[in-house]
Amino acid sequence: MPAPITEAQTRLDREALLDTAERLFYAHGIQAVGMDRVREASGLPLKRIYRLFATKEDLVVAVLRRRDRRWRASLTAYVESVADPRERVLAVFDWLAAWFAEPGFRGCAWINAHGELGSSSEPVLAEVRSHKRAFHDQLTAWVRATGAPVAEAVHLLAEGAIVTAGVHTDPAAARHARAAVERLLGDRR
Amino acid sequence: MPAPITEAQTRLDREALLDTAERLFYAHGIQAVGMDRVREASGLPLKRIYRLFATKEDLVVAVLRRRDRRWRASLTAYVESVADPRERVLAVFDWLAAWFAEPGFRGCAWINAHGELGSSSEPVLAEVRSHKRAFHDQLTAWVRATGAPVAEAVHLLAEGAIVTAGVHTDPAAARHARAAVERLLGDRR
DNA sequence: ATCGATGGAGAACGCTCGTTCTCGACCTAG
DNA sequence: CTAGGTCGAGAACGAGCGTTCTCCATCGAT
Repeated sequence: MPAPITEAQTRLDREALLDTAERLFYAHGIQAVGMDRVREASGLPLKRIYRLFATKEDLVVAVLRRRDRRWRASLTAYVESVADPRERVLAVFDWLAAWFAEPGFRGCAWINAHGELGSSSEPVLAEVRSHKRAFHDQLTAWVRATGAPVAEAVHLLAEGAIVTAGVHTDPAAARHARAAVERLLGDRR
Repeated sequence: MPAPITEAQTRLDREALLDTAERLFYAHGIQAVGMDRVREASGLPLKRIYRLFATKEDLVVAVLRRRDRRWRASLTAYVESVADPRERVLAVFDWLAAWFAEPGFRGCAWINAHGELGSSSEPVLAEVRSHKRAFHDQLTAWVRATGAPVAEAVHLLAEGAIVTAGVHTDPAAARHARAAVERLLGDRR
């Protein structure tokens, strides 16, 4: 075999491609970013891109999946560094507040993808639902540990804060949600 | 002047066009529905469509604006038919539950539009924000009438229920939100 | 009856998209 | 050194988009 294509290089290119695609898709929307724009920004030849991901849809799903892994890992690391169960739940909303305040914050990537492709791409829809369910389950476990039967309420407050912050590009929603959760968990202590 | 084009006919065509466009945009997404599909489904010549709305963007904004008027009017009529302030706020979530259970429910049209066009169309973004702000303000007024300082919490619960029901096509979110609001407003009575 | 403006039907335009193909350069195995 | 496979660069393709234009039938005013 003549020209080499190491497996290590493949992994590197794959990650670089996902980095580029995630940044562009999140900033401008998925449908608004063509594959040629991804090629230009990533520096990878179109041919290689299509060998890494057979279709744009595959690329989109891979972007969402990796982002889900990282997003939830970051949240979990932050939240579980807190010991007290009640404070843990409140820490979720501190983490959300920091996320909303990041430069370039443009709402929830999964909600945005759902609005764009939820009705035309089954794999994307499945990925969105999978992410939302995982977030719900993770959050529910933390809330249950406090003993208060308010898991669904806390989850809806979190989702409401995420979508509201996204639409108005305003981190205030995280503060409001946090205050409501404090009330639900009981004011004392 | 030879051929007639009455103002009454213009209004009729306009409404029929908005009906068709709203139905198609909501069911399949805005970007997924071309103007030719709108023409075919509405039965109106393309020429007339473009005389009624100079661009697709104008049509989209008009669809969202009329839907906003109807959506909030329907909500208000339902809620204000209830006398007691506390029951009024709970009625919001009964109305949401009925909406979520409608056949063809595919989430919040404004959140979906935001995901599709929020980063590429300033007029659409403005329309989405206007709708969300109006809903927030209306809801806040109803909650304030109960005397409980939980307006922001109730609003976030409503938004969370809307987005969650949209993603999972599951009306259960309305029940969970309603239960949380009952708790926030005080269990007694 | 004739003229001229208008409206409808749909072709056409220019562009962009996702995806594939062409082709020349290069590298390695023999 | 040669041969053959692979790769990168970018052209090409077919489809679909939003929008505009062409053309003819139609109708009111004269």
